[in-house]
Amino acid sequence: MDVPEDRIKPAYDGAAGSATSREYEGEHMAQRRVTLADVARHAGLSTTAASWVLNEREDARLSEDARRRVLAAAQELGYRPNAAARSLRIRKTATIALISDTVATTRFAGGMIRGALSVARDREHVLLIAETQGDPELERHAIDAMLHRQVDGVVYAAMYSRRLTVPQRLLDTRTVLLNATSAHGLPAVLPAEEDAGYAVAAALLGQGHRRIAVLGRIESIERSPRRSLAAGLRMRGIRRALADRGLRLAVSEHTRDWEARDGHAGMTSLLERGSIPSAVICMNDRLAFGAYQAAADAGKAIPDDISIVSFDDDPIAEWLRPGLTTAALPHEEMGRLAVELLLDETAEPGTRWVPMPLRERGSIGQPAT
Amino acid sequence: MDVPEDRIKPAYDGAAGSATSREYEGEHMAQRRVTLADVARHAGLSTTAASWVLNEREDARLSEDARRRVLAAAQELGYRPNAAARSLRIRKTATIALISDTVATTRFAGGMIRGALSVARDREHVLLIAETQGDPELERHAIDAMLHRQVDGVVYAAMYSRRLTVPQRLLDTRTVLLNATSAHGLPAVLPAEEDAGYAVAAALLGQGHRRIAVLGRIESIERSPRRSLAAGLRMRGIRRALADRGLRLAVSEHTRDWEARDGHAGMTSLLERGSIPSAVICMNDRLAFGAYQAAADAGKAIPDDISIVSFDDDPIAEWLRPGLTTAALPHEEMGRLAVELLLDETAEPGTRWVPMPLRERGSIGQPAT
DNA sequence: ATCCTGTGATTAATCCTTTAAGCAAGGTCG
DNA sequence: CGACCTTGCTTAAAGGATTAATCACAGGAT
Repeated sequence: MDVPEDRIKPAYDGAAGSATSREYEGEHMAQRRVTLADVARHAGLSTTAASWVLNEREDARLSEDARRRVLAAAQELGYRPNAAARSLRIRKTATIALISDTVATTRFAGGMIRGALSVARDREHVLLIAETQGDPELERHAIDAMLHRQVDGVVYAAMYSRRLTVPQRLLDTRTVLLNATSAHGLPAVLPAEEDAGYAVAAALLGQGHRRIAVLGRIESIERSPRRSLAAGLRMRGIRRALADRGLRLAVSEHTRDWEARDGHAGMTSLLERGSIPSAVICMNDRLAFGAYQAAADAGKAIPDDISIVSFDDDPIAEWLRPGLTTAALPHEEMGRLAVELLLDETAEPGTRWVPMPLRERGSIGQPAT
Repeated sequence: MDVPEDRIKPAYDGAAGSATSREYEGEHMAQRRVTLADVARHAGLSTTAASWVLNEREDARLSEDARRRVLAAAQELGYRPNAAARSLRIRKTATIALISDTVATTRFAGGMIRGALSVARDREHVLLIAETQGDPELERHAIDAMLHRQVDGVVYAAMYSRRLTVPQRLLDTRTVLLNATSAHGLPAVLPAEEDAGYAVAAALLGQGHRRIAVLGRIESIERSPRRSLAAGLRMRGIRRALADRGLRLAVSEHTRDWEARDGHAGMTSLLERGSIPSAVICMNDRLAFGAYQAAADAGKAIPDDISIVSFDDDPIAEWLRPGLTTAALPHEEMGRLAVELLLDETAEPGTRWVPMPLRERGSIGQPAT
C-alpha cells in the first residue's frame, strides 16, 4: 500500500496511521492496528479498566486519574475499537439492513435512503443496503447476507407502496416495513395516500371546481393492492372529498399505464369529449406531464382553461410551466420513521401513515365560466 | 495487509432457517444460534475439520466420509457462520463502503448504487452506505464509522463529477473514486465526457448542421473543475468536433445556473437573436427541458425548425415530445466498475473513462434551409 | 525391529472486546 | 478487635471462527 510523500497529519485526526508517536514494539512490523490492550498498556492499566473508561460505564469505579490516562492514551495512539470483536462479544452490530426491491429505477428511492441514513447516523448505526429487484432468488441471497452479518434489524422496503409477503426468515429478526404492509402484523410505514386524495380534491373544490375528472390506470385501482396500494387509496380520498359536497366524479379517464405518454393520450381523449371538465386530477406526476403536453397541443392553457393537480412531487413538477401542484410523497420522512421504529424496541405493530404535503404551485386556477 | 489466497465461496450455503429439525440441547433456552462447534459435534468431528470442509480447503486432507458428514450436519442444523467471528479472525469483512456526498438529491445516484450493488453481490460482498452532504463534520463521522467496521475498501463518490481532495484517513485504506478525480493517484472512474461532447456535436454535424449553438453555464466551464468536471470536458469535445471540420461555435449562450428555467431563459434569448442557429447543444437535460418549453413558446418546432441535443439522459428525456437525443451518463456501469476496481487488488491507479452512449431519440433533424 | 512417510484427524493459539468474579487495602461499625 | 463494606483495580473467561502445530496410526522400506 503505497502512500504519497506529501502526507500531512490532519489536526483533528487523533493519530490514525501516524506512527510518529507510536512506540515500536520489537520488530518493525507493518503497522498493526492499535488495540485496546495497547491503550491499556500505555495508560498503565488493565484492558478492563480501559474498556470501562472508553465505554463510559458509570457503574465502574475508577479514579479520575485513571480515566484521564486512558483517554489520553486512546487519543494519542489513535485507538479505534475493532467492531468485529465488539459485535462478537455483545451480539449487536449497530448495523441495520435496508432491503428493497428496487433502488435505482425510481427517483424517489433516494429520499427514503437519505431519511433512513440520517436517523441511522444520529443513532450511531450504519446502513447496509441490498436490492432484490423483485427476484426471489436475489431476495434469498440478500436476506442471507444480511442475517449472516447479524444486523440488528431489517427495513424491508418496497419502492411502490403495496401489500407484500414477508419472507419467513425476516420474521425472526426485528423488521419494519417501509412503503408496504403485510399480514404479519409488523410495524409499517406508508404515505397517507387517502388523506392526500382528499386534500387534492378539496383544493380543487375550494377553487370552485365542480366538473372534476380523474386520469389514471383506473382499471387497477381499488383492485390489486399488491400492485399498488397508492392508487386505490388516492381514489378513495378523492371520492370522499367529493361525496362530502354531494358530488361525484364527472369523468374517469382510464390510461393503459402510468407513463407520460399515457397521460398524453388520456388527456387528449378527455379534451375531445363533449363537455370538458374544469379540472383534472392525474394519478401521478408522469401522467400529469403528459397531460400538460396534450393541453398544449390542444391549445388549452393551464390553469386558465383547465386546472391540473397530481400526486408524487416528481422533480419535474417544479420544472413545468406553470409549476404543477401536487401531493408530495414524503419519502425522506418515511425512511426516517422506519429506522426510528426499528430502533425503538417498544414500537408496536401497525401502520404509520405519513402525511403527504400538498405542494402548491401554479396549476390550479378558478374554473372557466 | 496481505491475506492468504482468496477464499472460495462455500458451497454448503443452503440450509436457511430450517430450525424445524434442530435438536434441543438440554435446557429449553431461547434459540441459540448454531455455531461451528455444534456442526462439528453433530458430525462427530473437530471444529477444525468442520471449518476445513465448509471452507473447501483443498490443502486439507479429509476423508470423503467426513466431508459428507459435516455438510449434512451443517445442512440439518441450518448453520450460518458468524460473520463477526470470522472477520475478527481473518481480518476481512467482505464489506465495502460507499461514501458519497449526496445520494438523494440527484436522481442519478440510484444508478451508481445499483451498479455497485450488483458487482458487490456477485463477489459475495455487501455494501455499507453513508452520505456526507458535503459537510466535513458528517464526512469525518461517516469515515470513522466505516473504518471502525474495518471495511475492505471504500468507494468515495461524488454525485456531480469533479476533482476533490480525499481525506487523509481514506488513503490508508483501499479507496476508489467514483465520478471524481483527485491528486492522490487513486483509481478513479469518470464518464467519458469529452468523447460525449465530440459525439453529440458529431451527430449534429452529420445531419448537416453548421450553425451550432451551445447553451449552458459557460462562465464556469473550463474553469472550476472542483465544481464540475463535466462541463469543461463536454465543451472541449464539442470544440474538437467542430474544429475537425474547420468550424467554430456559432453562439455560446450563457445561463445563470443549470436548471430548467435557465434553459428556458437562454433559449428564449437565443431565439430572439438575429440569425437563429439550426441546432442547440444543451449542456444538460434540465436545460434542454427548458429549451423545449421556450421553443414551444416561440412557435418553433423541434426538430423541424431547430434541433436539440443534450447530455445526461434524465428520465424526462424520454417523456419529452419529441424524445430528447442525449448522451447518457453511464451511472450503473460506473458503479459497477468502481467496485470491480476496488476488489481487484492489482488495479492500478489512474482514471477509467466510461463511455457515454448517445441515446438517439427524435430531437435531431436536418437543418432547415 | 526400527525408521520414515503419508493420511486423517485433533489441540491449542489467535483475532479483540466485554464482563463476571475476585482481590488488596483502607475505613467504618458494633 | 474482628466483621464488613468501599474503593479501585485485575484476572480470566467468554464470544465463534481460522490455522499453525502436532499427533496417532498404518504401511513400506531398511
